[in-house]
Amino acid sequence: MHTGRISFDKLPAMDVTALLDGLNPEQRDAVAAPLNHQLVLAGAGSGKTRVLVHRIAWLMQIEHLSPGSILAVTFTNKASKEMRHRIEELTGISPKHLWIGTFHSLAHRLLRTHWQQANLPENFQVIDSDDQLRLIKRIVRAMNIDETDFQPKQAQWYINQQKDEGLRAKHIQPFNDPRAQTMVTIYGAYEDACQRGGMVDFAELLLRAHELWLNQPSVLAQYQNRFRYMLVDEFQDTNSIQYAWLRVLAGDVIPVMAVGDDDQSIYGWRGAKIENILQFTEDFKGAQQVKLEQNYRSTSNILNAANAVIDNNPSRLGKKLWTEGEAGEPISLYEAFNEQDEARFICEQIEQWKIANSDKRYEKIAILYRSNAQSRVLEEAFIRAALPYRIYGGQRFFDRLEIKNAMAYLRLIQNRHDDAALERVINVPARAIGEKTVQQLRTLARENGSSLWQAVTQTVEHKTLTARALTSLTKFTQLIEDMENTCSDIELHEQVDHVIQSSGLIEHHQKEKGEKAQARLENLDELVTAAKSFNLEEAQEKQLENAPEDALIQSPMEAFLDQAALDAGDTQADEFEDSVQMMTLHSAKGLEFPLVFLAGVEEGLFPHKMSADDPVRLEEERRLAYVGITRAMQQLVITYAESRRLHGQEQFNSPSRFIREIPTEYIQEVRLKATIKKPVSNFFSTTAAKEATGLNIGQRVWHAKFGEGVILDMEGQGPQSRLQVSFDFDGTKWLVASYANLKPMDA
DNA sequence: GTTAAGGCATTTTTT
DNA sequence: ATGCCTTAAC
Repeated sequence: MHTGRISFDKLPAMDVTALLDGLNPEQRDAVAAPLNHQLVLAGAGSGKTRVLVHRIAWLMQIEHLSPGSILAVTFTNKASKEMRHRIEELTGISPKHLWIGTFHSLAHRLLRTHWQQANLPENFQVIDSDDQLRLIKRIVRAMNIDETDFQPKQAQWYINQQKDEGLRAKHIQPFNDPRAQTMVTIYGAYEDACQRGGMVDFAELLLRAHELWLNQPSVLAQYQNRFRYMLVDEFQDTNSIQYAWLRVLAGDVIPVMAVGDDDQSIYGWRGAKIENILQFTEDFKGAQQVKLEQNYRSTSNILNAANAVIDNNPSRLGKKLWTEGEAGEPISLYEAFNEQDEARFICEQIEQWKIANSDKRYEKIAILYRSNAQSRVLEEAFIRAALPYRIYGGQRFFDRLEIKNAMAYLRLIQNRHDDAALERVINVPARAIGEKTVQQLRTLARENGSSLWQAVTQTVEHKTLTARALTSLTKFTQLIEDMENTCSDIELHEQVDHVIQSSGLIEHHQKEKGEKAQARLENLDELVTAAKSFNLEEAQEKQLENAPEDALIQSPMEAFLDQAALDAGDTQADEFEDSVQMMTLHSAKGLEFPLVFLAGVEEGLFPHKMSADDPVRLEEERRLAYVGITRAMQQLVITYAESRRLHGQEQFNSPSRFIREIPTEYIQEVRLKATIKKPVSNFFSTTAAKEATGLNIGQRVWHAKFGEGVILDMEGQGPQSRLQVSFDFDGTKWLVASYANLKPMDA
């Protein structure tokens, strides 16, 4: 409904054309659509975020929806922040009252507000997957279940998977499957433990929020009444419970705009349901569909390559990227001798690029790879070449051991019944409360259905342990009580500082040796700094005065703990130094770079061997290739290695099928100048053996006794030639060629 | 309560 | 090759 001309009382004036200016016809369709359901299929680089931001501006300024009546969901905190920022930039309206957040943060907000209706304690704690795993580990042990058979990791995976599907332990009927029965038992015990300790894991946030809708019609009605429009970004990444939550909330009353790209769905392995896109058009009747196919990022050579690759996926909704821009350079393809050579080549290319573009920054360059293990060799080569680099991913700040320990003390001050926190720090630093004592506490807690803290106090009162243990336990409880007392009336960062000091964590890490210790101490300092700047944000927020009905009454510490659990923060420091960006293909989604290297594009590595024989997973690998290719704006360089050392084993992979799927007209092979490709000794020693045997390194062969294998190396000459073969089942062996009688195999 | 030695797996990651 | 984790020994 276009509401025509209405006075823009408080909102800055902006007319219709300004919001649609610079948008292409499809983007305009999406932005200016009536308030009905909409599915926007947005190809890579097609201005997806732009459409979302303009759409929200349109809703506020043209449709006159109040910011508080618009809900926008993203998948990462980073994306939320970006959207807020761009909305403010475009409209000048403070995005304060917009409900923009991740599924998890929105669910969390609901549960904090409606904790009673959700059957949670008011001070419930969000636990991360690390805490979750520890808790499951304890449960599995306490239940005397064989840990080798039921690994906590698997149980964790199982539980999260069930929750993602909206299933509680009581819903699951394992019938005669004993394994499933045990899993369900573990799941049920885990649920009880969480409920007792007021702990909520990530999947639980979503599940509870969903159940809140189902069990509390009045709460649901309240929000259905409040929201006039909802938007979902990265829709292809929604899992079942997220979709269900959204669908129930929307009901028949709230129009939804889903934005996504089926070709960029790369998180199926963690529960994302690409099918939700199809489901959407069925469940949200009359949804208008818009395809954004014009690309503003890459050259047409790059786009054509991407289109050709993704075209090999049979089950697609179908999209074809195009550009008004130039063809650009062909895609470079380099066959490296091994992974060292590959890394060296990339360094050389970057050095040349820098000579030709001395005014441009290194951060315009990205190296993308399938798995993190590949970064090591690249890193070494970069250090040798003295090129600046930054590796994305890896451990996040709040995931670090020392930070988690410090946070556990803070959590314990906040909530004595947080068993996960107590277990973590009761003997860190060591205070003579050993495994045996803790075990007894656990037993006692289980018998009473109480928390560990209660077990500790009870033990101390009744003196049911050795005098030695009792002294230690008393000291510990005293420590925590003292901490709370001291912290009750000081600033947040002072609280953090005090806890770090008085807990003995500083001394604990000082005693550690090696470089790590120093880094840990620095991180603890950094935590105080983080608390300081958090204080600032809090203060600012208070000044702005949130709408009262949204206000959550939380102490700064509570808010700080929540943020630490839900927003792991930016990955690493050093982000200010201009450097080449190295990351996995997964973390590259949503980013773009003028120059992109795709490294290790080999069968077995990419597509990964774990996915190679499952058509569904293979399609996802191909989508990953599509994501990788479309990150490049001007120049794409693909490299692969003839041989690669991985997990201490030499491997001979053939070039990835994804390379073959790119039409040769878009590719230019790069040969190195006069550089010697292979180490000389190896080259000569293998030549004679090759002639004598008629076989080649990397070739697959068959042996009468050992079966199939791959030739890794050869040496010697004539009948004396020896071959090193890695057999699929019998390991690696050296064989004399004239006796081995190896038969070459195809493929 | 701390350290050394052996076993074992080893894609991708956000919340 | 490496790192993580459990177990065994100081």
